[in-house]
Amino acid sequence: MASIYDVAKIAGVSTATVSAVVNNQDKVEAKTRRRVLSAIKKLHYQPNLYARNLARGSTRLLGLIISDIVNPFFGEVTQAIKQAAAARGYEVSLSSTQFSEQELMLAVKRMIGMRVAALAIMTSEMNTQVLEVLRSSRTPAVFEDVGTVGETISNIRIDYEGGIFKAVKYLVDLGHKRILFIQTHPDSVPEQNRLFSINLRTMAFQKVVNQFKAQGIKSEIVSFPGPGPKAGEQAIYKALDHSAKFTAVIAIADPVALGVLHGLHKRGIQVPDDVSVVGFDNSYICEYLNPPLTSVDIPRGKLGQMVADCLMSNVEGKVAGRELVLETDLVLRMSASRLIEG
Amino acid sequence: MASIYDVAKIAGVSTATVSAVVNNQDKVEAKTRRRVLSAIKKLHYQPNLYARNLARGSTRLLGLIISDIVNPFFGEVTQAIKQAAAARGYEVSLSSTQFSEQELMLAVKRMIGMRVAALAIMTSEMNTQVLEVLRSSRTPAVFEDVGTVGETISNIRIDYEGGIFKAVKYLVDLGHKRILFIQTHPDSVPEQNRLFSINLRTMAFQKVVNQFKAQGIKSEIVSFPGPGPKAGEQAIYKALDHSAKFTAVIAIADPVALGVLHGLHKRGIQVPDDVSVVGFDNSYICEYLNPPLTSVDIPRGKLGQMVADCLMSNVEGKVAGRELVLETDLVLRMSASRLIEG
DNA sequence: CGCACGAACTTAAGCGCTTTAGCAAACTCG
DNA sequence: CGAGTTTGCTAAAGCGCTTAAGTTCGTGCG
Repeated sequence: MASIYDVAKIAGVSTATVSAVVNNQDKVEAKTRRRVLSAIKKLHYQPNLYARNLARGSTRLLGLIISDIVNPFFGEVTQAIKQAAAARGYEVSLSSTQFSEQELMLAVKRMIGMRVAALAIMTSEMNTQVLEVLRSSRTPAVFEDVGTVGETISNIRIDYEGGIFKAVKYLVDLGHKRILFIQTHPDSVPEQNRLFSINLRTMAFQKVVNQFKAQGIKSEIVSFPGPGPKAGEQAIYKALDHSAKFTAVIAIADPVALGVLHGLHKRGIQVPDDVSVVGFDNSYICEYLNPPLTSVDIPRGKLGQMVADCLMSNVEGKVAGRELVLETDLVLRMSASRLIEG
Repeated sequence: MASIYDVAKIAGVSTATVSAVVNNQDKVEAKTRRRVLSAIKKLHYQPNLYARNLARGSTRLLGLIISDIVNPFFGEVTQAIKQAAAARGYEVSLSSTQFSEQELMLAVKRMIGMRVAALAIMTSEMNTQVLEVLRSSRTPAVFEDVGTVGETISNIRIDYEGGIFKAVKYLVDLGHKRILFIQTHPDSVPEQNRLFSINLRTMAFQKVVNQFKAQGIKSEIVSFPGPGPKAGEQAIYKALDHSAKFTAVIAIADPVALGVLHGLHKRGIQVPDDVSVVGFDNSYICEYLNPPLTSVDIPRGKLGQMVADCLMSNVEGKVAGRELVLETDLVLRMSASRLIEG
């Protein structure tokens, strides 16, 4: 593959001039520029990015690590971040861990190896080694929900509690007294790490229902291992078979709600007439389900913006690690309704 | 950030030795290795990947470009390719174009700049410039459905016709006589490029229904611009309002089918009693819809495997560009049923 | 004992860019 | 017209690795 030297030779100039042309610097005479460009075309020259980044010594690259590339929610967040980054002249490099801690560590090291300007980690899995590697590399980072902020580490806290409060209040106002929370977790996330992120929604639910205890609201949490819909379906069966009666369900994520809806339907239970269901994330499919799914919304656009803002300000050294809060909201659709006393 | 020199100095060895340790070569004495490793730990050394790749002169990197990161189907294909690549010691770098040709060109150039060993392009959009850049860079490439194979360019043809034939035959056997095909397209793909990939499904449908004309089967194609579900919903309204009566619908992709299902439901039309619906891609959500969606399956696992195989054999120079065919199948669920004469 | 040989390192060139300092020629202007 | 400035270019160092070739040293063997 042609190098900058080949181009320089053909064009009869120095490599510095070629470099100037390639990088759109204006100190090159039009005539010379033309010669260089035609040499580039002739040789099908494409600059070697490794050489370029090595020489530059810094990159305009943001790293983004997510858990699950199949989940559309992450896709939407990724897009939002990309956009916000592009607006500032940055690119983003994406990596997905598929919930594996090993993969996460590899991804983080790869990102550091690429000398990303900053790194966003939005995964369910997490551990202290990763945190340590990150801290010691002094790469500015932003997490979703990891809790500890540091000198170079920011955190975006999603206000699950707010969203869940709205959901529970809504259900209570509709007359529901027994609310089920359905939690699932990928098999690969070990117990002791659950406190990172994946359990936050569950904890928020517990906190919220405690506030409603005085009003006689009962709650239960059912858990099942596995990926989204499948686990949701199994979990609702488990609840149906073993739990006290309930009239409303909140699922930890939309794909889980999908499974719940499916399981209820299979058992001949009507939604929302017999049981109300509320999802989480407000994926774009919610609107198109039957019945359309009421869901707690996490504004991805704002999240992407926040992540990008956070990364950029960290890069520019404006702020040390800090914590931002992202509000959530409840989007009402058809999957929850007033309880008919029976 | 610490470089290999810093490590070498601290450990009291040369950079070559550090390099040997980092790359797990075995010609290093255990004692020396330990010294180096402790220096690495002390300095939190992470090798600079740009320097490494530049020095190596070749990468074990596959590029993958997709159109839509939000579509779970692409996510699944990505995973499959990643796995197949990992098994051969390759990593994959992902880029999404969001259906923009400009983005596609940038992505391709970026990939060439990264000197990927091979590049897979699975996008709806495509044009001759991109093809030209690719060919002249001599990067081995594999396309989904681009048609022209070249010296370094392979093609995986997905047998849409086979799948659609199965779908149409199935519907005909159920007694349907008027079949509607619903096509959508992202606004950003210009007309003259539609022959790449995005229109192949539609063309396959036309071909198939022609074979059934003798049996008195009628068909129509309705098109609407926009993203998945939204366009699907609008398209079905358009059909309902303006088209001849139909009893069965085939949608060009599952998200589109989602919109169709939704639109029909809103208009009070029962699926499958009044109208049968068949989707395309067999996304994992199909199973969980209400009713569960009968869909044409594209085996992602096999596709990922094929792509990886193809890339690898191109890299190894075993084969010049070639064309492989991926069979499709019909997965039966509940969204299509026997037509009740009325 | 002297020599060849392999093991364990080191030296240093080179990967393909960017960028700083420097330089010649062409301008400006009092 | 000459000193200073600007313009447009080149030379070459340096980014942080890998690796081929070279060096040193301990061993085995005739």
